[in-house]
Amino acid sequence: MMPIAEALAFFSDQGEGYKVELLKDLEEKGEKAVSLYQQGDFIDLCRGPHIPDTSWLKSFKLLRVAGSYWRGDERNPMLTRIYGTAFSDKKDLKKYLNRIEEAKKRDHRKLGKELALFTIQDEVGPGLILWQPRGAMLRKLIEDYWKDAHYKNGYELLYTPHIARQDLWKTSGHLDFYGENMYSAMEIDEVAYQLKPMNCPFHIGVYNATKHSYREFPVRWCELGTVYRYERTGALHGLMRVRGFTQDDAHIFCRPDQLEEEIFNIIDLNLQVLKTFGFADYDVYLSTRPEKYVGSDEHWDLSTKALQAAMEKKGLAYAIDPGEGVFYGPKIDIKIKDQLGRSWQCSTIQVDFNLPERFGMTYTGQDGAEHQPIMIHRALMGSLERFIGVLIEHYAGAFPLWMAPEQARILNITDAQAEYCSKVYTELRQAGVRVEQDLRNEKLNYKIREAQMMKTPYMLIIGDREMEEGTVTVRKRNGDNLPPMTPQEFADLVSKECEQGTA
RNA sequence: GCCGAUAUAGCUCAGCUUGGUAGAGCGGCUGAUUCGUAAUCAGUAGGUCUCCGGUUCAAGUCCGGAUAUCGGCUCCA
Repeated sequence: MMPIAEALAFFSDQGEGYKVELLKDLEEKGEKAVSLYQQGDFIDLCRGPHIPDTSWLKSFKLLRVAGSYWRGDERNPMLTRIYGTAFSDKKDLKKYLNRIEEAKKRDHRKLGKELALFTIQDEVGPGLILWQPRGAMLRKLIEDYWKDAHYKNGYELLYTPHIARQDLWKTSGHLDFYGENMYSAMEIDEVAYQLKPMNCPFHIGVYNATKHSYREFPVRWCELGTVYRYERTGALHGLMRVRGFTQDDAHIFCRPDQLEEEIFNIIDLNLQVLKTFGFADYDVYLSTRPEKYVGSDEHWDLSTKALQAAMEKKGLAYAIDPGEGVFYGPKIDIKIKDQLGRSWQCSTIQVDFNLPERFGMTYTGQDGAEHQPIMIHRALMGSLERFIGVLIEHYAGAFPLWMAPEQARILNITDAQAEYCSKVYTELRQAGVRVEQDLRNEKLNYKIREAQMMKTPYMLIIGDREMEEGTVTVRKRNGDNLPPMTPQEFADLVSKECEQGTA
């Protein structure tokens, strides 16, 4: 330990400006003394202690270097940060490095290419996704499930355009508060239009198209809405961070007395959706008022409390993310971790007292007077792109049967069975199985290997035996075989397994 | 956007240090083979070496710039 004044002198003698700055801050906070640690000739400021001595660090490896802003603020100069890791013995270090290697194999960008799910091309532009047939099928299956779940939970579906007059974005406040994330205007018949970064103003447009009564609340409108946001080049990352993405958006309009229950319902549906996709490990945050905001403090308080109350009723553990709310209201965020341990925000639930005001939304109350509805924005998967990215890594590309783009592949042993295979193929397609056939003149081993690498859940092997008996032999992707069965029996097995998956 | 790195055939990569007009494996195509649970054999096509400029008799290779990607930072669904 060293008194701060002494430490200040010590580090300024050495020309360590950043250390001096830290010390001055500590002094202001009322610290009297700081701890220093020494290793050979090297003496540094450190709160410590981390380990008894450096003999604990027998095995270490430097992993990467990266630039990093002084104190994490991009207005500050950039320092060079060196990442390293250390273990008490070599085996542990090796184990750790292997785990990183394994995680890299599950990287959605690598799997996306290998499994032919999606592609991003320079000619099209950075951060813009082209869905290949298999990825498009995966997405369709997710969308179908989503629409069904929303219908069952009292939502109605909307469709809205991709651009709107600039005036709309002025009214909504997006131009003022979100303008730096929006693409510049285009002119159509001398009127400025802009690409949408959010869907909310359109849903409000639908609301304002008709008169509303308190009796019809809550109104729940959902849309798979594709939005475009400017992201700085360095921020783009595969499917996780893109410039054009589709939100599984919804807006709920309700009375103040319904707010808490609606939020509770949303959380309930949210957790149900995450569970369907096999996510049990996520972090929940409550984000409070940011620096740039609209609306009264009273409204912020009220809605923050409603969010908190609903989470507590649901027994959901959460952390508070101070100042991370959107400009129009506080929010609940759920973040899911990817294979490399990076967490990605997916679900978000936001209360909004602002847009109803800006767009003059009203409903007729029991008292016959006009009132302003409360608006809730929410997305459960967040964006389909990001969610699918996380999903690919979560399952390492081996999707559960119900969302596998290709559920089964027919493999013939020789050309002699080709005709029978095509019959089975047609029969299974008619029965709703997502089946492909590989009738190439290749050895069975070769075809199995390919089907296996594409993580196809079932391989249907057909040789002379099966052809004579009118059956298929089913090989699972884990290598197990099921007893021979008829194509119809296989189709039943598939639909039963799918039902269990989404139940 | 910032710091650092990378960019060669559809994919994965070698060639660059020491300038002399491009290589492999897989995949594609053609042919042979007709085979029972993770790669049959042979032949063949395929590249303005990301783009723009500079140095040089000569640039995939050296230099500068742009773009994109990767690892971080910042920001975010």
